[in-house]
Amino acid sequence: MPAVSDCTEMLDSETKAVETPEDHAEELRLWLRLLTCTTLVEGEVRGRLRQRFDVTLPRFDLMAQLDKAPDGMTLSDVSKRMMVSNGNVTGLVERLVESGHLDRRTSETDRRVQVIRLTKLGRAEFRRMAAEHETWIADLFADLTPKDVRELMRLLAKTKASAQKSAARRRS
Amino acid sequence: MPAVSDCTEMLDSETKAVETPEDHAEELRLWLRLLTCTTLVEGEVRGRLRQRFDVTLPRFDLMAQLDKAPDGMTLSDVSKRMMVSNGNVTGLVERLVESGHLDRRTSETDRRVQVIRLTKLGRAEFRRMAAEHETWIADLFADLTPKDVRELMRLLAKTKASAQKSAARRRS
DNA sequence: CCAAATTGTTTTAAGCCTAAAATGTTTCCC
DNA sequence: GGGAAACATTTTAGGCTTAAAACAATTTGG
Repeated sequence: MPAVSDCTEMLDSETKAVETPEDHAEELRLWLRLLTCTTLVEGEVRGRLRQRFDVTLPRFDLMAQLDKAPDGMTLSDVSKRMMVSNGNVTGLVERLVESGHLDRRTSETDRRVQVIRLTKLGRAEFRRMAAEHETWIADLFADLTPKDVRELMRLLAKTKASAQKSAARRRS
Repeated sequence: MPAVSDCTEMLDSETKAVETPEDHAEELRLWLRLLTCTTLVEGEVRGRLRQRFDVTLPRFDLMAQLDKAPDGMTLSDVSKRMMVSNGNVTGLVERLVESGHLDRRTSETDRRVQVIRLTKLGRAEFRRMAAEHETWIADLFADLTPKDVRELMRLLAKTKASAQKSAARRRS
């Protein structure tokens, strides 16, 4: 916080500098709107995935990560990328291996590590779903101009950095 | 779609106008970034609520809805506002009634309807949590200027409208 | 008036998700 | 080499979430 703040300050009865309770209503509203947008899109995508392909969103997301990694990923990698807990990934992978979409093997160099890959079936099904998925997203964001999209990308990058910094601050 | 599109078109072998497979990679990236921001903030808030108040995020969210409605809300209202399923609300309410934070009664004019309210305890606890919650949000968004916030609000409003329109299109 | 449609809620079955503890493996470093 | 720390994963317990079906009450239209 800067030494001199724009905010008015006041002195309490014991002459100790105390901040006025700042108004963060705008940030709160922003957060709620962000959440609304995400929930809306997510719900829509979830429903369409289920109806068209009888697949859940988390499974689709996991397969999307693996599609970008032809050599496979460790469970930890997936967990970090998807920003979900380790145990969650364990369960998801279990079901996707069961259904024949994933291949799981223990790393030869480090027996702690499980490496997972899409199977041929898994990759084929994912590609089919992803193509359609992309059109859904395009449709959901259809009213945004290319400029809107660029501007949102920029501002959300800033938002992400801000939130990461705040989270790191707390963890330290 | 406008009669004359900026996109190049081509004719297929049967002379029927066919769109080139359009590139929606930008929208896709935007969606992923939006999701990342939300997941980041949500995870941070979830963790802090648990650590500081031993309360879950869904319970906090439900209480937030009720705090804005002194006369109570029906379960359907809550479900719509929170954009979650009916059954989900039933379970949440059950636990919050159990813990003494909520009061639930059947409407006198329509015996299908359940009206829920915050109890005195529920309201007091919520207010205490909400005050701190607001500072967390402010901190998470601290690097955004007031102008950034305004601009994001505007663009997300547009995003929300676009997504709602798309969802309505599909439902019809 | 009454059957049909609608509305509000709960139940069910299955899956998702988290935090924390437990387990097994590797690395570090003395 | 060997114990401690770090790491990767799984397990556990509890709660959240959804879609769909079931149930109950009200409204609607003949």
